[in-house]
Amino acid sequence: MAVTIKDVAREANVAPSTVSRVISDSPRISEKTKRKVRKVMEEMGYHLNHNARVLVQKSTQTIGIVMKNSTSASLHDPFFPEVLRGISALCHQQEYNISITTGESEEAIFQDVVKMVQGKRVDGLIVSYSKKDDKVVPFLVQSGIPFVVVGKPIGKANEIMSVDNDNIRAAREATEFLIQLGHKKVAFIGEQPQFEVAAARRTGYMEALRLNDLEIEPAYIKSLDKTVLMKETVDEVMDLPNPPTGFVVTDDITGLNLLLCLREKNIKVPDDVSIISFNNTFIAQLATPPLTSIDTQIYQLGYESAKCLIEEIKNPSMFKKSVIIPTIIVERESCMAIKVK
Amino acid sequence: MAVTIKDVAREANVAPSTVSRVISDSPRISEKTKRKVRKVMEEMGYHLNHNARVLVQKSTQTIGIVMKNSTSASLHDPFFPEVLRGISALCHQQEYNISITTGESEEAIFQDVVKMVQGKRVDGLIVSYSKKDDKVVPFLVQSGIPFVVVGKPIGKANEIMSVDNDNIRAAREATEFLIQLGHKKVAFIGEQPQFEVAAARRTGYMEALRLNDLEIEPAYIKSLDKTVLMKETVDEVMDLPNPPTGFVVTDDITGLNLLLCLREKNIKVPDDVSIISFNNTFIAQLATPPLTSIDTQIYQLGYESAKCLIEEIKNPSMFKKSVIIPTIIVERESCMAIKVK
DNA sequence: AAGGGATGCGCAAACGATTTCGCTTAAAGT
DNA sequence: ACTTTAAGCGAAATCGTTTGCGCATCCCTT
Repeated sequence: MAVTIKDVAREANVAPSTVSRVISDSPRISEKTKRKVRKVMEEMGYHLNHNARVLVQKSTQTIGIVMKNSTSASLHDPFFPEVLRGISALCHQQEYNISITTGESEEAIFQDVVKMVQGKRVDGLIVSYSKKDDKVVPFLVQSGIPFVVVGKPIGKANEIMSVDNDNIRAAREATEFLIQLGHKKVAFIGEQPQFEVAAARRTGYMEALRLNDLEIEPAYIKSLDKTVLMKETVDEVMDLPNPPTGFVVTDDITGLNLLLCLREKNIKVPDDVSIISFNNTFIAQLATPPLTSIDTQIYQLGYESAKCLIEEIKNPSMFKKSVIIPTIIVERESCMAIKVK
Repeated sequence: MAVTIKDVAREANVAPSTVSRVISDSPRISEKTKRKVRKVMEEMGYHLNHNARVLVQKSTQTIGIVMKNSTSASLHDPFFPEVLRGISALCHQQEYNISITTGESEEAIFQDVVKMVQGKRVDGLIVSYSKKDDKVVPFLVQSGIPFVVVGKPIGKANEIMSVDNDNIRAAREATEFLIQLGHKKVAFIGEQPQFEVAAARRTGYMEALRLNDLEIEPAYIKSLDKTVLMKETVDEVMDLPNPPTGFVVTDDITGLNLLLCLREKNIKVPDDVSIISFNNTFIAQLATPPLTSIDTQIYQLGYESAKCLIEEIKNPSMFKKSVIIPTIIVERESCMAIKVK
């Protein structure tokens, strides 16, 4: 049995309440008593029981992180680890703890979330994705618990805090980057558009084409899901009578994958086709050739979201702010000006 | 104020204790009462307060995961996310929660761990690395809390549960794989040898050389740390008068990195030099060329470690078991038989 | 009809903190 | 010298559960 506040109190000849006040360094206790009590705590090896405190204070000092299906994507993509890193950094600094969902299916994850909030295990949550028809966010808004989503929330944005990039713009810039290099036929490969990021980037891509008076070629626009192999979609696009010379892809992994598929077809990057990807995770620079990538500052995304969340937890504000993290194009070697023939 | 067990009790005309027993589905309560109580719980929207339960039961149903410095390595390397995935899978199945450390320096992480165990926030821990002179493991053994380390623990192994690969052997096999292909000059690049994995793999590498009557060339053995650039070490090795034709590297990232550096020097893989790496994370197959890699079954590593831990938590055994996860060479395109001249 | 299990629930004491009041005691004001 | 006032601390309630023990009630025995 561990030593409790009462044991300390007895040993120090004070009341438990006094010990408690010493712990929280209350100004109502004299320095003398504090010293005495602290000494006893030290001697007895006292340690605060977190749960007991939580029970009465009703604040867990813990935030929950909900990821998307860990099986498929979340933990394979360096994205999640990186936002986690950002979140983690802030949490540590603010002395908050992190608890993550363990579910693998959407439903299981949802149940995890329910348990977290109903069981009062967390003070707030960060939802690391934004997806159409997802039950998590609606549940959270109606539960009233503070939370923030990384990405642009679907629906009534002013009731939901969020931290996001301006993905439409970023995608537009990425596409225009290729256009500026002389590419007139640029393709787009993204995640399924249920994910808001993918959708936004796709519209940014189309916007760029439109603004530059380029035709939007539906055959150039592909979205990936687990069922369809990258190789097939690359084949489909590159075997077109009039294949693209540039690709905008929504993440670095897809970029690597594309690189690989093109290599199999003996298509050279950047000589034959250029590639620009998103996220600028560490693998972008490790690719051969290193990928030009839009840095979405994932770490910051995580850091800021934790910051917003904890602010909100500490004093719930009327208005739910949303912050936009800027993006930067990081040029490497996967893009090349189109050759004039 | 949320609805408590007492509210339910009042509404259902039973005692709080009865409600509690209904929750745990005790056989001492009649089906009739159970139905009645459950109905009331449903109607009132009752949800168990996790902390209150923890306080009395003394079991948090939560395990802590300690990672190595998140800043530098942990979350950049797909290794950690992947073991997390394995851990997560088992935890979900066993209804355990996961809480991760947030510290970034070794010292901060240590403090996190102390808080977790002293504050009774977790029932057990998984230490996702094994490093020399680390304070975490010693602290855990003397605290008496159940824990398991992923990797081979330093020191008295029979007091510590662990889940690991046979890294010496795996490295020997990897090296011999190259030797079998005719390579006589094979180099080794690994993490700093404070990390047990790196050390083990290095000795496996040397063992292979010895067993095959090959000279151990110190200039071929390199270890990486943050301060030294990959490029430099590659230069050092390849600019040797008698450069190696094969590389054993201790992880896929280093493999990618090596690939990149070689490309800069216009050295072709696998034509000029062969590479075999460790872990077989997803990036191994996305490399150009795809890397031949030793699959260490990271997911299993995580899964098994969680399994051991939870078993131990449920009934602490006298002897601390340690399990070895087999490794498999996954051949891809980064190795080639040496050309006979 | 009395004794003897089962069976079904309730009482009340934990669990380890925090916190609201109120009680001393001593210093200060008049 | 007597009231005020503030400083320093303690008593006890509280947070929401679980659980050991005990008390009825009911059905069987004999």
